[in-house]
Amino acid sequence: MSYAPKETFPKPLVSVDVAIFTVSDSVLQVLLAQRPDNANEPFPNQYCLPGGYVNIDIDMTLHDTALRKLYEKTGFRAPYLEQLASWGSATRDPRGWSVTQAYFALLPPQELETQIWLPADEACELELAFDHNDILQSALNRLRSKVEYTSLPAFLLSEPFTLPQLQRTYEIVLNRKLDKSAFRKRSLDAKFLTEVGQIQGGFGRSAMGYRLAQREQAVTFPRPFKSGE
Amino acid sequence: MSYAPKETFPKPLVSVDVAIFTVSDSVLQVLLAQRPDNANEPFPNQYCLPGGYVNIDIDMTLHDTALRKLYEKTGFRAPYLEQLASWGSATRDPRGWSVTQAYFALLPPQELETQIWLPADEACELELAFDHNDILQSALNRLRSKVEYTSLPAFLLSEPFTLPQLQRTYEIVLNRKLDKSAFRKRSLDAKFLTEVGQIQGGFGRSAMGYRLAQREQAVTFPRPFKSGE
DNA sequence: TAAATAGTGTCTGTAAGACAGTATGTT
DNA sequence: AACATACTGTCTTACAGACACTATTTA
Repeated sequence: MSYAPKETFPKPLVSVDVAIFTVSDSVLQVLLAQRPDNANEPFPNQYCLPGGYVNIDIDMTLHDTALRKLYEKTGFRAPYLEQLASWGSATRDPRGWSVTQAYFALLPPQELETQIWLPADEACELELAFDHNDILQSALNRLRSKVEYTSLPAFLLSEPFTLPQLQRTYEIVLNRKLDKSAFRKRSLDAKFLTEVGQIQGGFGRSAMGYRLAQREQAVTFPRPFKSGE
Repeated sequence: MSYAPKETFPKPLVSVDVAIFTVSDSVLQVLLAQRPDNANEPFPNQYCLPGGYVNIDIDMTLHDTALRKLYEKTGFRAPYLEQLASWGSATRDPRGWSVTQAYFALLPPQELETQIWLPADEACELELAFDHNDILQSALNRLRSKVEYTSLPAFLLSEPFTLPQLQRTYEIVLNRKLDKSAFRKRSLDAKFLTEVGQIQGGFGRSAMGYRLAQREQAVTFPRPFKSGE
């Protein structure tokens, strides 16, 4: 069945932008792209979050667009990927009324080669194209707040990983120390980890290795860290 | 400054849909609209969430579109309004690739007249147009989960309100009883309420009336209700 | 054996839940 | 006085934090 064409009133541009995070060199890093070196394009040469227009011929869903962008930029196909929010206004893109759907993604540690990876907090200080400073800041806020009460940082590690590694990842994202005993109790009680045998890490006692019991989503802890602050 | 027109590749349709909730007759209600009675339109006559296309001539931002829709349907200008998520795919609208940004809104008790208000759980049972069942279900999930750890239900009341009224609102949304003493301690400790004098409610002891200390956003409690369940 | 890393045990603190009790209003 | 509603107090429980302790590995 087909429908009479909607009286075509003008449509906004629709894009997807992705804040892609990883932990490397003990720092939370974010992947940036660079605007084309072309004065006919807005924000020439400036840094921005990787993204692009929805291609209605190849993307079946918005999520597909995000996955495609992620694959084009990182070669990764199945990381943690979550909708963040959208920004839409008449003025955010000088080419016209535009809407962007922002996503955020978590990747295991990368060899940071060809691509532009920057410590997340440094990236916030730059002048990013469009409203990408806002988007990046929101992504960071969302990430950090979810880290207080979910198992999200597990998606920043490659499997198998140990509890001390997981704790270090939490500490890097949150930028503060956590208590070992409390961390371990809480992680183990939440039952999102499956033991996969001892791992020897070069020095000191060997540690139990774990995998995620299910990679589909993070678990929520009964309480956030540091309840009252 | 103006830019060379982007090689115009086809754009998706962009709309906004709003799940508007209120509490009336001790039930959480959601506002529905009805698709036009016209076989040239998709889903003729079916119920749907109120919404519509972004009008790039009158809306400055996506948020404006949501506020406009809300005003058109309810006459309300400044309720609680929050982005929910977006749904975009080639198939969700038979007229073509479309993206909708869903919002959810909370209103104080209404006289439910001309409009189609339905108990939220009943509305979920209906066959709504497009993917509006998914959207409504997500909105309900988000609302109910935020109610566990925030002061959101205060936006479902008109001011001033009493703590027993607020508690009843929580109970209606969550569909379960809460302990009075715990509820009061937690609400008062969170310091989001300002006393505005006693209120006499027809029978029994009069109660302290409160207003929100700030109407901009809800507060988050140190812990959710019923931590471990 | 010393150093480094992994893991445990015990005590405390905080905020929620249970539930009984008191206070204040109307008819 | 009877009842309905508002509010408080005390005890328990769950789970995070502090921190000292034990365990296992390599050099």
